[in-house]
Amino acid sequence: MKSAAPEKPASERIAQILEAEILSGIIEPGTRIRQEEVADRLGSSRLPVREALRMLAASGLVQLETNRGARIPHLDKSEVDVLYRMRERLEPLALSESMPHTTVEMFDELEEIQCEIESGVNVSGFLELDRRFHLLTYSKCPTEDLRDSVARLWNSTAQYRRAFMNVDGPHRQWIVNAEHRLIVDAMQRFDAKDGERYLVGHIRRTRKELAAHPELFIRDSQK
Amino acid sequence: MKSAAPEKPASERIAQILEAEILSGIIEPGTRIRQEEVADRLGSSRLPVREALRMLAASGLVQLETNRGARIPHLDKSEVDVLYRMRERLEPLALSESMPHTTVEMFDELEEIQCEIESGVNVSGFLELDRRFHLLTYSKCPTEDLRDSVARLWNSTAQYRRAFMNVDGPHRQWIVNAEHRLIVDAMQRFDAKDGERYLVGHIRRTRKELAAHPELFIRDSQK
DNA sequence: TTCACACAAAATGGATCCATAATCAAGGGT
DNA sequence: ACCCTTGATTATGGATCCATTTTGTGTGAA
Repeated sequence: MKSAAPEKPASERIAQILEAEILSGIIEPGTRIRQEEVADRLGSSRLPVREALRMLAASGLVQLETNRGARIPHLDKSEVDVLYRMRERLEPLALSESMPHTTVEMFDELEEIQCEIESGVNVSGFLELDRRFHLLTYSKCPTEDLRDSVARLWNSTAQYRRAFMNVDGPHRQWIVNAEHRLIVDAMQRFDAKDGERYLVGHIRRTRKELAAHPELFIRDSQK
Repeated sequence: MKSAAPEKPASERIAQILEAEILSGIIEPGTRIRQEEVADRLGSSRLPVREALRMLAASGLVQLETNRGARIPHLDKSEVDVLYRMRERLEPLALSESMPHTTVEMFDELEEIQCEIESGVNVSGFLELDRRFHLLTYSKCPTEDLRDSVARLWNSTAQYRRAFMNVDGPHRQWIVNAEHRLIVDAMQRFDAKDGERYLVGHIRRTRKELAAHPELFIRDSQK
């Protein structure tokens, strides 16, 4: 079988679609996801949907409760704060581990992404590019568990970055650009310490800016 | 329905059984787990087994490959090293976050566990008690994602702690005891910095001892 | 008017059956 | 003798159907 229809994965397709819909905000936080609804919307049985939901739960995108279905979790202020502190500790490690295996193609792509960011994009465009930028800097990390953990943290906090960008706008976009440039420069110099330093500052600043907007976490009374 | 047979969860039962079997070493690393075999061994259909395997994959205990089933992962030396570095960064945060919410009952239980460790136990007993000890020190951390991440790291590295204890034995058990005592003392003083310091030392020392035994990671040629 | 109980509708968890891809063995060709 | 190919076996992925739990509604009484 050389032509070999790769017989695309399977329920992963549904997981990817749902992931995109959640990250892009089409499915809003707090929404309950009904298996049957997703099933015939995407033209399949409920079973692959169940497996997809389990994958998404493993990715931190949905929360499963027995006999009560899947739901996009609502996090409060302190939980998001801790998730950001986790990022401050884990992502520098991912960057250091990835750094020795960088390639020129990777730097080209980073340059391309950063230029696109600086060319001016809307909120959704920035969020997508920013995610690609950072995950790309970690992509050469040989330990899959570390890459997965970082991705999980990005997934869990995605909706709050979006909410923040919507209220605060890109009025200090130059800071993000400077930090990104400094991180790339440290990587090109293979200076792990410097890279970790700039990266910690980048995440820590975002955490504090988020904490300054408690209205993002107000929600109408729920257990 | 007040009497209400709580109708215990469902496929979680299978997940718990498999988790215990993997952590205790009954199912050895590298083993392929066949759904059908587990299904009629535990008296159920294959479907709950599939969901259980997804849960275990999320916990870092098994690895899933499309159309190729589930398998207990074999990690190499450098991967375990990175997992330990992740522990060095995340667990101190979990300890700090848990510290403000400690209770006297918790300290009683920690004291009880530590005394049992010091009374002399075999390898399996120590591993079980050590796990309970540390996870208990993190148990009051309000952020579920952080607790889960830490648990995942413990799961992924469990088999290597076991292998190490089997070859090296408890010949320097007093160090572990001293570190445990220091950690508890820092918690009782609500000194997060001190707690993190001792905990980092504890994990870092273990990482280095593991790295000194590369024979634990030798395996007979496999992709 | 409000709370409580009961019943109905819907959604999830589980079991059985079918389709498809991967694995293993045997046979033929070089 | 060794490697490749081809077929049979096995195991996983998916679909349909049934049981149980949850939830929402409506009616009744305090």
